Amino acid sequence: MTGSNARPTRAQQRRQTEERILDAARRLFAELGYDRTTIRAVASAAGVDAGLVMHYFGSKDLLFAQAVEVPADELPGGTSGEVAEALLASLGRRLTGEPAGSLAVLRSMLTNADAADRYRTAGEPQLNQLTAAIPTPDADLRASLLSAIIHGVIAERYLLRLTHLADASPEQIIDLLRPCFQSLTTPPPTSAKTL
Amino acid sequence: MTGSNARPTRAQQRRQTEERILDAARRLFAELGYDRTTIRAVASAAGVDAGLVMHYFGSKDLLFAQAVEVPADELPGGTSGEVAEALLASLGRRLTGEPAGSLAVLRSMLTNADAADRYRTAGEPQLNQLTAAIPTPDADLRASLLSAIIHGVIAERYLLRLTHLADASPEQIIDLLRPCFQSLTTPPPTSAKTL
DNA sequence: CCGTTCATTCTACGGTCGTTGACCGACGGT
DNA sequence: ACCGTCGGTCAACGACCGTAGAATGAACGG
Repeated sequence: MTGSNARPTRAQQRRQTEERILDAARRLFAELGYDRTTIRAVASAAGVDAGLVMHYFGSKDLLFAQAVEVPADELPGGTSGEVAEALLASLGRRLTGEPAGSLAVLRSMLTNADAADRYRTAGEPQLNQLTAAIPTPDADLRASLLSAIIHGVIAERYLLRLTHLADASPEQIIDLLRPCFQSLTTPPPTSAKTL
Repeated sequence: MTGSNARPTRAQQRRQTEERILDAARRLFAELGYDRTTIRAVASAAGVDAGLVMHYFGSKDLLFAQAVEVPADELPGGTSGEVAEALLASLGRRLTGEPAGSLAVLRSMLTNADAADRYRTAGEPQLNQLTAAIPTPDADLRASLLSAIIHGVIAERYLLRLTHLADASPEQIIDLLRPCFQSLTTPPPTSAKTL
């Protein structure tokens, strides 16, 4: 038996190359979006030939589909207040580190129908749980607004890199957003009057 | 003098054709984004040859620049509460009708540097006024969050067409967002404790 | 009425893209 | 040691893109 790290077996080599390609694809799709990312660029970033990418993944669409992985982190049920806090925590997690996969979807969803679908179905379970937890007739609209807020913030922080949003700490952002989330997950006090 | 509508003069004809091209460009840029919109498609939609578009506008970039017009509606100064309300009113205006120009910028800004710049500079005056009106040290972050919320909502309503957001009336959306805007433009009560 | 301008079209060039298929050379089972 | 398998490269095709420039013909000014 050869030393375990001296010469990699063929299967190992293949998995390793595939992973290098997927990494490069994730990076480029997140940075440039679907259209501007070229298979040749992915291949070159991974140190291989463009033909190999086709050979392994079949097409650009399939490469994109396999590169973007959506962990879809789940939301615990509970009172509307608890759900708001869980949602804030989920946002906090997404504001630390850079999940290249979901950034790729976010970057591409406005110009690529497939990415748009992926975005929809990825957020759907969260959206449904959210809707179920909000005790008002317009729960679905409220949940959609929360989704819009979350993605707006992430897009401007990571994709557009608006300085004030990019520099802020996740805690700072979450603290400022907490009243928003609470007001959207909570029915209005029975007699509220705008001054 | 020929009848005013019998045979159009050459200048009239030109202005008319240019406007048809710009209309088609606005529609296509808003619908497909910068990359997927082709000069040939714009020309064909306007009923002219692609060469003519080049002849009139010089390049695809210049066509895009001229097609997207940013009215940049101004924000009156005032107390933070008044600014919040003015911002809500501005959002309401943008939620009725479909300003194809700004949708084109919004659709393209994630994949086109020029559109991103245009988006930044278009929102900048509003952002500055907003920052000036918020009486907290983190005013700039708060203003950025408000901007992110606004654009997130518009993007999901008009570009992604999430059903619950697309079907809702502007008033409904604004009413739900009002507490958000108020909490972001207002310093927190001196002793707030999250339960 | 003639020469010019100009709106408009046609054709074509150079480049890039996704994708294909032939080809090469090292690994691995027998 | 042989030979099929398979990771990987190379060259090319067809489509489409942005763009340039010549050609056409009708409107215009003198």
